[in-house]
Amino acid sequence: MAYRRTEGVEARLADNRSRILDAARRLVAEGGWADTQIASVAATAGLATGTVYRYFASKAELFAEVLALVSQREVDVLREIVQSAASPREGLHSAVATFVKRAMRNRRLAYALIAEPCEREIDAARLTWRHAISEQILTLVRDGQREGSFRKGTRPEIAATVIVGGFMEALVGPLSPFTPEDGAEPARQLASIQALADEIAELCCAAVLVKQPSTISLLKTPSRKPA
Amino acid sequence: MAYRRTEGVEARLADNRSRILDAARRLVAEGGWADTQIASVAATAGLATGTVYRYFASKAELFAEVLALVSQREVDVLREIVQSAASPREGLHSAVATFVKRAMRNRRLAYALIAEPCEREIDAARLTWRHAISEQILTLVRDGQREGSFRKGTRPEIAATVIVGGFMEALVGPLSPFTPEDGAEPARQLASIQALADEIAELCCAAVLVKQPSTISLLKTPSRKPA
DNA sequence: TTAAAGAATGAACTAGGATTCACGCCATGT
DNA sequence: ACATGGCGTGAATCCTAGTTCATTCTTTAA
Repeated sequence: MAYRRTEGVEARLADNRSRILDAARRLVAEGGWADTQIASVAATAGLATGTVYRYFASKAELFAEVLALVSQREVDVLREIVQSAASPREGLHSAVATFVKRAMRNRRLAYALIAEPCEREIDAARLTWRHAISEQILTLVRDGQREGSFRKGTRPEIAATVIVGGFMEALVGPLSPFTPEDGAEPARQLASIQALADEIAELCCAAVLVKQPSTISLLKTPSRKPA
Repeated sequence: MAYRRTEGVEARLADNRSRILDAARRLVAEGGWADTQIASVAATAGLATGTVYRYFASKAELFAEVLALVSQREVDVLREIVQSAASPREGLHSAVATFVKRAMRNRRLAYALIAEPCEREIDAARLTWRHAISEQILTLVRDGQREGSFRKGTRPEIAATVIVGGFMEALVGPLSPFTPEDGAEPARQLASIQALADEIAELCCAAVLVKQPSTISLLKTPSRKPA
């Protein structure tokens, strides 16, 4: 026996790994996928190109993990909202609005993750992520249908997908780096982001809500099946 | 003077050009973008690789044109529906349902055009196309808001985008080549496509319709501005 | 029939970034 | 101190599909 990873080394390795991920994320958040090559990731992380390959089998794998990291955070935020929602309706509105606002707070990164043209393999990883988000929305839709505030005609899976597609697509324009920055003063900018979020969320809610607001649903509520 | 394109040559050239486009479309419709290289397009068209470049400046340009051709057809179909719609509500439902059904009729191609991971440049061309589709939906939304059957709270541009994103995303799953083919007998398949189209269209309509169905809108209708 | 000009060809070239790997350095434990 | 083996390095290699272009084949009009 002559070599065994000690705690210190273990720590350094872990640190390198996360430095690489971090560098990749930062580069994407700045310039998108286009000019984010392994070489520059390595340089940004303060390591040699080859070193990256000691931690990730391929470029695709590295970027898939970046995607996963960032996305997981969003999924977590959504899950939190879904779980603590006062009602499906409120939960859905809040989930969508929150997603939109968070995306707008970090436009460049969000654009890269959601819409920017990119290599096949990265693009493929997006699908998984969207699916995870869709799962959260799906929970809300199911709850809402069970509870009676959402229409029952449509399969919840489909409704969830339409909603996710809807708010994502609505973000593409505003997120696009080609859309000029809103030159207004910060307060106004915030307000307009809030307005956008509300509008999108409202549309998503309307898509699934029962058409007659309160009265009817009140009438119908008591007919719960007795377990 | 010693050479001048005659009609016959002119025709052959045009024919070559369209053969190339056709080959490209066919290959994409069969195997997606992944294995559609210039070389195989040329071979399929019965021409040499280099010949393709006498007609198209680059791969990107060729595929952009393929995209444009196919998409234009869809946009035209939508425009037709939009123009001849009995009402915005009916028009929107019909537009979405028709789009969905047409896509499902040609799954592989639709998947490639809508969702399949592909090269940056092709992907970029998609955005333009989506925008064109969005324009058609936008018209409907504007009409509906003016007429009073659609809610006025949201900017029509945003509503249109959400709708387009919604039905496109809802298609991704069903279109995906990884989703197993529906093994049912043709009649049943058609029925289930019809059902899907209706569900999606219903969701899209609900997103923009005023919440109280008929009565209220009847009350409000007369208040048209006098030119 | 023939010279001039175009069109078609496809093998060779290119680019550009991902990936490799032989080497030197550092950490481990005796 | 030293033998062992992992870690970091980055220039060199590879790869793949798009693109080029010198050459050959066709068409035109005299």
